[in-house]
Amino acid sequence: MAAIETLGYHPTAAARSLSTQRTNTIGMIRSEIRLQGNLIETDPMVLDLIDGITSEAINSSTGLTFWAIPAGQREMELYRRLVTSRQIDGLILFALREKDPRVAYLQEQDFPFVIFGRFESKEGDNWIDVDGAAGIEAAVRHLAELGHRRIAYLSPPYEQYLTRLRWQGFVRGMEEMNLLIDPALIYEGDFSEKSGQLGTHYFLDQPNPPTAIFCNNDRMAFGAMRAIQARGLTVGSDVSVVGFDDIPLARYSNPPLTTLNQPIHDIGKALFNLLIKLINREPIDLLGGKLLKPELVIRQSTGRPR
Amino acid sequence: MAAIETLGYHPTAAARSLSTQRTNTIGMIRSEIRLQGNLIETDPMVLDLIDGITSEAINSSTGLTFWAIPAGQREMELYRRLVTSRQIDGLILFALREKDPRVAYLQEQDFPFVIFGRFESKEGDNWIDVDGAAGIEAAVRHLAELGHRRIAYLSPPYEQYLTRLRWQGFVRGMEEMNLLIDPALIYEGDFSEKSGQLGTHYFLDQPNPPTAIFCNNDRMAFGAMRAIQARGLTVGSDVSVVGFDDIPLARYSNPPLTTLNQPIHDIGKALFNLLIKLINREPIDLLGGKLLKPELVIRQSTGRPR
DNA sequence: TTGTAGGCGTTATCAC
DNA sequence: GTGATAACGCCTACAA
Repeated sequence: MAAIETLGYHPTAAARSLSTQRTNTIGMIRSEIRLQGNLIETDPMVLDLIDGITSEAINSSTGLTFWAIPAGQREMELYRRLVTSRQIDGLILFALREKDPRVAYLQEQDFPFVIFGRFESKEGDNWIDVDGAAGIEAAVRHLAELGHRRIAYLSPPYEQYLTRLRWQGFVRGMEEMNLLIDPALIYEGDFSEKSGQLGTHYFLDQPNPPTAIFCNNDRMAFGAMRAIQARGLTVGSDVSVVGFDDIPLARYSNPPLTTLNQPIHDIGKALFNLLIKLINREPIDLLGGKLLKPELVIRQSTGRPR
Repeated sequence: MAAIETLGYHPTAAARSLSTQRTNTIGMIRSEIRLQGNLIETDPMVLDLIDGITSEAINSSTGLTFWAIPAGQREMELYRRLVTSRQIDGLILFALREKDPRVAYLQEQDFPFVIFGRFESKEGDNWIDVDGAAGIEAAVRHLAELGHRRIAYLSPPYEQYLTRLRWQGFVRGMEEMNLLIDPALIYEGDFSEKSGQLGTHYFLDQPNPPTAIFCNNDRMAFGAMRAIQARGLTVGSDVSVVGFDDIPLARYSNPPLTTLNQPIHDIGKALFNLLIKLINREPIDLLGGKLLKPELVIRQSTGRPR
């Protein structure tokens, strides 16, 4: 021990993991998405997730390794390589798509992974999600109670799995408040500010425009507010806007954004702990995943319609 | 080869790195900072950096591993462990502090690393930085030309190395435009929106308040705008605000933020390529690092004073 | 308690 | 070229 101290000895990680079959590293892969040739930047929400995961991981001296790869052919190759070369002990997935091949592959390989979000097979116990549908329902109720009757829906990309779940919440909320869903007030966004702007201009160009817009993330909501203001309208009185995520900036926008809060930082921590249990083949106490309620944070971007 | 294909064989990463002494992984460590017990979230700028690094790293199938650790004692232990256990091939440093012990240690160990930013010993060739001082000088010139004479300075934390460099730019700009620096119009921020708010309220409470505020990042600028608006004042006419970074949200704030653009994504790519050269002991063509000019993006948060 | 052999899965070397 | 063999540095098990 004294010798270790004086020589500053540390076991070589590679040798150790060759022997123990553990790397003390978990992985996360960002699927790069391009729209019209433009790379969509990573959602700020992911940064919170990283913060949460890593701040928990340090306690077990585990690192989080990151890759970015365009979705598609090469993406699955990367997953395959990481799994078969045992470069990491487990994976954290997010932004699942419909019929996501990654889940099927990892299940088939019995490779430890957790999901931020849910997936088709509800029986898994390896996910943590926010109940987006319930959140959206609450948001619609809030808007309806303010007097809004024409509420537009700025959707996530249709390819994402959560899109279906969230849509159910919107439908439920609208039905509950006896409001009609106008197909002209639905727009598919891509989570970027730009698409929030485009969608909002589209909505406001309708013969019968909405008085409120629900946006499926805060970035699109920022774009929506910008588009509203560009037309000389006032956010919160002429058109109300609701976001989703409650990223740190949401309270500093003008006006401050009414949005659904997800405790991303804590979710990151929980996902990490869950993954470690899976890696260690320890029993998981939560059955069928874990569903958190998002909280509607009412700020000044919503108000009574004129 | 046929057998490899049919069996789906992939070399084991650990065995390979034990033999080759390469891990095909580079590292990045976030120093967690707490202020009054609150964890300061990572700056959104870092996300762009990660995006840039990883989108380049994928070409050489290299991963980026992340750790988060409170600055201080344990931090150096982590660096030591990573270096001596050869868990990574190289490191990317950012947000250097005055007399940063990390640089000294890595140099002493002859461990490959690159810096986003600069450090005291200018002779190194392992850094890429944006010339913040020149940018701030340009921002001050812009404000002075609009007619501002009382310009406040929302500083980065004093412990950071770049603070000194940026301050020089401010002084230079003020002198150049024959403006006086009022010690009452200087405030030390911590890069968070909150500190932008606090600093701005402090400025506006002065007997002789400023007509313009230069903020050393966009997040603080958002906080500043919020504080100005909370007092019923108008950003851009009553008080002008300039930021630094040009994060994606800067153009979507209200009003859109005048700020200094740093091509973070490209810097991330360049840092990665530089680090790989260092790891391979290849010759570096740039001598004494690389300094990029930030670009002043003029939007609506700056205007003529009343 | 201390010491030693075998194995983890590669890469590199050296005969052939 | 092809095939055996020695590192790479740790962990585990078994012997002394």
